[in-house]
Amino acid sequence: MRLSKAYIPTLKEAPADAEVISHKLLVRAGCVRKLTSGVYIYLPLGWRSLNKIAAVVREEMNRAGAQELHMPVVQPAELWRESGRWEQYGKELLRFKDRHDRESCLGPTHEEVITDLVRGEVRSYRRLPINLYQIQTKFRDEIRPRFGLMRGREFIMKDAYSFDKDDAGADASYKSMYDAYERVFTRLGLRFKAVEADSGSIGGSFSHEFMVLAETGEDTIVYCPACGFAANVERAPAIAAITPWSGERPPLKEVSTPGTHTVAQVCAFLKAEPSDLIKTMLFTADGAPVAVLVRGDREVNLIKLKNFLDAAEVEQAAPEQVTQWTGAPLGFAGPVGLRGDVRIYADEELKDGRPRIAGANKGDAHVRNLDIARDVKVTAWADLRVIAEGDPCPQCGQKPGFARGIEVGHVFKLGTKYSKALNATIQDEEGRERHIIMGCYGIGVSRILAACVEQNHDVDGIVFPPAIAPYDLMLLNLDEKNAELAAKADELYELLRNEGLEVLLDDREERPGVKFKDADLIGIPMQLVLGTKGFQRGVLEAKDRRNGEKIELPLADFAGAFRAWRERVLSGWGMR
RNA sequence: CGGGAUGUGGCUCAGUCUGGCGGAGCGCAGCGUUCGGGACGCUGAGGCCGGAGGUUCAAAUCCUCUCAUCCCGACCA
Repeated sequence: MRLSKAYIPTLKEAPADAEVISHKLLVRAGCVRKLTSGVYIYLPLGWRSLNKIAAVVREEMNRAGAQELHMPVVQPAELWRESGRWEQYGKELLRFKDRHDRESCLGPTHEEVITDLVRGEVRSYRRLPINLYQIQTKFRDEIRPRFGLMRGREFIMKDAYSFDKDDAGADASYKSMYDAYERVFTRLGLRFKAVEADSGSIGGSFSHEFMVLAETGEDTIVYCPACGFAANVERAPAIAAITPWSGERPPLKEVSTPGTHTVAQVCAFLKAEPSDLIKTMLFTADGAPVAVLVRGDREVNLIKLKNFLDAAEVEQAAPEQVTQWTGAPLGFAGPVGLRGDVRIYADEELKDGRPRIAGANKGDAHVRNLDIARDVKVTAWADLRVIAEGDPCPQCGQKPGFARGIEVGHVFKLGTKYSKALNATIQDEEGRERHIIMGCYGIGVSRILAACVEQNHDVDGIVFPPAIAPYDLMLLNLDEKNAELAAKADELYELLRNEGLEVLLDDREERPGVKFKDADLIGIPMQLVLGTKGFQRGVLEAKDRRNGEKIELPLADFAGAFRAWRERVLSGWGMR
């Protein structure tokens, strides 16, 4: 492609509405433009990269035995009613009516459609296993789209669905997808980690997330170098190292703590450590009031709470509810003296029995010497906190590490959740009717583009891994007005294309500085620079975008020298 | 949905507090000088100051409503 004719609008400045680096750079490099909140136009450059990503995904899906199909974006309400998700899914499901007043929705995911398809066709175990996938635009009306392509409302996703006759088959399908995902992300040149995950609203029995490691990731993962354990912190058990309290247990005592609303304020006022406190967090679980007790230096894990209570919806209580249940202003909630119908759940870690400080359910007051066993009517004990630095590995007890990640893939073993809801059955070897065992597997194709830039950039712009780069190579002609040089550039352009490379030739009548800046910004892995001075000396400059290393290649034996250099650039990426 | 902020040529922003001819830089068009890391000079085009209503002799500026976008908290590829 000739840059003089290409639609690649680069920008010197980042748009005001972009916050994260991938968003800024993808817009500046002319890869994407925002149409409206959470909805993006993929420009030629960005679209090429997305297709590169999709191609790798496709190859690995096909290799794993999955077959590609394409399902509709518009889906009828009846199917969603049948699965129960029309009511359950929430506002992310964009619902609308057509001209006949028929209710429809834009597909946020395709379990309903695929299950409907398969239940109509597949009656026998002999037809299984089957794995079907598509690469397609999804729409989820996110409450708050953000971070550019990272959390859009409209995005491109690869979703695959497996159907098996029994559990062992489903496990094999799961494993096969898991392995395919590892190959996909490895081939794309991403640094990633597969972690155990919560299965969320999609449902099902177990799942793994594939996380691209980046500081700007929305998720935190915990991993153990000793035993290989890796999980999303939402999911990781927090093991309490409990040392039972053997000291005194003085009686409960109320103390005045004017104006201390936060743990930090209480600690400062009473000269205590956060771990000496009990935090009383109030929630509604499917409408019912719930109090959760954790140590002052811990965070309540909402997912664990939700799973433990087996609740459909758990939300932090509104301020009015808090004041109503505690009879006190915000910041003074405690487990003693709560309104009667508030169930109290305590985190395992508090089982050490140590007397602690808690809110008094009274303005400007706390209580000291709170002994949960003695003073509080606990409904149940459970692991309800987020694992934190300093906690042992839940699997082997060694010290785990923590990292931030961007979720780019998620594999679920669904079991029979959808096959039961939609009555998708087969006959087994004995002629018995059985529900099909399902799995589903997603890859955020457009999110990978953003995650890739988050992980691969420098001060000058994007540093695309070869597998994702929109072109293999960029050829800069520094003086387009020099006819001899332009002819040489054309010759090299043809030669490189004949080598099977995708080449972007900067043949614009621009000053060299502009060309260098744009080339670095766009981030194509290999740059060849043809300038007058070098040309006179019979050389051109080759620059590795990843590390900035420049060498000169002789024009005389260009093909050979180029191949050797190209090998080096590519192996540099392979060895990361 | 709560909390915070912002809407002014294509882009980044000043001007708003204290009402009085709509500005700058970049980009764009033309001419000239430049030409290996986002050059310089001159000339020029380009605006319903997000929209509606109000106050006023006079509104980008003050008031009311509304729409949009971004950031912080509950969802997810």
